[in-house]
Amino acid sequence: MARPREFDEDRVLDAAMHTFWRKGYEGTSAQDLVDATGLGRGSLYAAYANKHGIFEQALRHYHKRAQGHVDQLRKPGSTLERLRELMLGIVETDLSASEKRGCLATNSAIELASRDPHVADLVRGNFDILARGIEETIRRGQNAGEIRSTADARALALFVFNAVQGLRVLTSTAPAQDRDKLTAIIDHTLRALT
Amino acid sequence: MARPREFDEDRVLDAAMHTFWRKGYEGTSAQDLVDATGLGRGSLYAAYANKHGIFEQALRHYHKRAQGHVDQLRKPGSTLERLRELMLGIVETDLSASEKRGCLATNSAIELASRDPHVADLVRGNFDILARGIEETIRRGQNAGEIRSTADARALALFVFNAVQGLRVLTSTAPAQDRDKLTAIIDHTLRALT
DNA sequence: GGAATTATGGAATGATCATTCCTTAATTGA
DNA sequence: TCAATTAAGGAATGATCATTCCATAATTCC
Repeated sequence: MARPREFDEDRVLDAAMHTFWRKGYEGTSAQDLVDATGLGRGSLYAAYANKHGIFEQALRHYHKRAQGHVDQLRKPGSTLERLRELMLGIVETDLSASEKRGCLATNSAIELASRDPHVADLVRGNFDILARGIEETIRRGQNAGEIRSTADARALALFVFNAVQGLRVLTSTAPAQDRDKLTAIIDHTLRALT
Repeated sequence: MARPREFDEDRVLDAAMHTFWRKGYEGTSAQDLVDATGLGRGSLYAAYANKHGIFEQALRHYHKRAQGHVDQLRKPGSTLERLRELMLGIVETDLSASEKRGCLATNSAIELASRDPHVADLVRGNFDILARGIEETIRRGQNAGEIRSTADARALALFVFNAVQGLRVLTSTAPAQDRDKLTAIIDHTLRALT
């Protein structure tokens, strides 16, 4: 046992995550990661083996964000209102951001998952966090009589989650003035739950 | 006026399109394009200025595919059945393909549109082709009494189109055995139209 | 047929890529 | 305090990147 690690792993992964998020996997160079994390090349490679390794850890780090959305869904009150907040928040964040980054998991699904089974697993793991949170909320809504019980909660949750992923694609090309069209999509999605 | 172009532009763009489709924009090198098209570097750059120019033309070339989906929607019979066919076809193609490429427009939206307004315009153009086709189909369904007329056809079309984009994201990570879950999403989407 | 023009394709270029190596510094156990 | 070990970070490496250049061949107009 010798020298302990000097850098704060959480901060390094956060910096790497934001870089991949902004520029994509292929669009991020080792130099970008050195600049963003402040670590030297050698340290980065000693800690994570290679670029792919850094990306994997950054994507795992991103999982914490999905949990944030789930926490928001768990707040008390109308479940339909919670789901609406979730979707509106995503649209609003993506549309108003000066730099549209969308969702790192969605981006990774499109850019890498089809060619990289390991990344596909990680992305699925991320998707599951939110999908389960939505399912839990829908179940709560069914018990409260807000959401119809004539359909399986899990199936309805996937339906809503699918709409969320669609919104992530649409917001990446939509100009800010399309906000109304996107909220109309949200309304139609929620209406299908009642 | 001197020597006319020797290569068949349609064939060159088709080859370039498939390359970008399979490997993404950043993942495609000039060498890849030379190999795929059979043209020399000089010819490629003389004809399209640079990699970005080749990509733009390849993406325009891709528009013809969207038109194919619209033609399929126009076939006679139940409009709900036509929409169902469209969505099932997308899921089936993506799930069974040995190499999941999804949709070039969707992929470009995620990889490039956020940083490249010109690509964003092109992608929006592609999206519009299918979205309008869906709208036309929904209008037809409303006239036939198959689809509820209590909602705007354009809004319903965007709702369906959004679900289609969601499916493209989900299929990129879903294993083939998830087919049932995806068809359930399709059913819930179509149910919302009645 | 001869000048002018342009497509062609491969060689050349310089930048940037991911990754490795090596020297230096810091920490630990003895 | 002295090996032993390992983090650190920048220099070095060789491959690959997008792009340009150039010599050659093909075509057209006069």
